[in-house]
Amino acid sequence: MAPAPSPRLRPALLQWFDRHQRDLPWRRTSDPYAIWLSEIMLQQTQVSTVVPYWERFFERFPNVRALAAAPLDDVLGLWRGLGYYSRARLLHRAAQAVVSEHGGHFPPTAEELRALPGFGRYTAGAVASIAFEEEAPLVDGNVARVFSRWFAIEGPPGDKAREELLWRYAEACVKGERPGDWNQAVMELGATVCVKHAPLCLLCPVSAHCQARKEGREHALPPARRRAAPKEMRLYCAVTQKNGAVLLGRRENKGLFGGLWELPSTPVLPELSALLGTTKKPGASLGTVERVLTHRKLTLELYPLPAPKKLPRPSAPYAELKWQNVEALATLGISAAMQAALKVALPAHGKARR
DNA sequence: GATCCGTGGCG
DNA sequence: TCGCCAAGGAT
Repeated sequence: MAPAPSPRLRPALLQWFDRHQRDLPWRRTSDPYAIWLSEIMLQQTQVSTVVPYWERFFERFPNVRALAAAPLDDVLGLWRGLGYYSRARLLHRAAQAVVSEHGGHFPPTAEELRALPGFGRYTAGAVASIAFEEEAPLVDGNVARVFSRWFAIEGPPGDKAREELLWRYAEACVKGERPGDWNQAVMELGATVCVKHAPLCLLCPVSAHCQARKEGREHALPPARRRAAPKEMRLYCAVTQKNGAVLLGRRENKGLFGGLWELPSTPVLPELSALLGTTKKPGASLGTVERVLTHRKLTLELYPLPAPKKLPRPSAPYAELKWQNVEALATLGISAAMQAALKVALPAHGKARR
């Protein structure tokens, strides 16, 4: 078991949290649905990005039953631009499981929540502690950074022994009054004071308890992780129009951009015509759009193709091919990368919307 | 268990 | 410009 922190740490941090926490919409409620939605959106995503998405989503789907009853297409339409789209698909599946298996009510323990789609160790602990006041530990990027400084924990992010140690500290620390606020307070400190670069130790309410600061190593902990360079990926996209509509494909519900709509695309240019069920050849390139994803440097190259007389049956990676009205492009589930490509492909449309 | 999965902000 | 990063989970 990890050594217990100083008994003065908890009240000092909670008092700071009470005074300095940011006013966020999901902090004005104890509704587990609202809190869960925020936790999924916040995965690998900054608060300022999430707020408008959360508000739109919560207004459209105000409870778990409304979400469960919605078509996945509508869910992805509201998620568009937020990234990591499997989160939205799992969110939808979890909502349906809550309705079908739990009568529309979230189970109140981390252990039970963990069985739902999209609930990992972190999210289960977050919802259990914040919505249900269970003394459930959690470790996210903020907690890992804060703890690595408080307790001078060595090792790079991803190191297995380090991760386990962090969870043991989290378990030891969360026990006591207000476990949900405690977890949020540690994350809030990490997000606003104990930041990666240039931590604001002079503003920190618990700097006296920080081992890294005692040793003058707050800038050195935690060590940076190494990342592999993104791999290049080039996709050739078909720009095909007919009567004010654009031919789009909806990807299968897996992998990159799973479930989203896009210009039919293939990594092999000569296969583009077959994808649309035509023997006509693409015209001259209309241009390219580049986007850097976590593991890929994505290049989309746009080619005009004449409309086929009849749409073929969709083939992998597409589950559906459909003529979509240009107006629908504003709300369909479309990745940010493909939205940028569509602006190039349909400049008149892009200008009309501005 | 290593890899995959988006996006926008920032130094 | 560019690498790094942010309230992770699934496979």
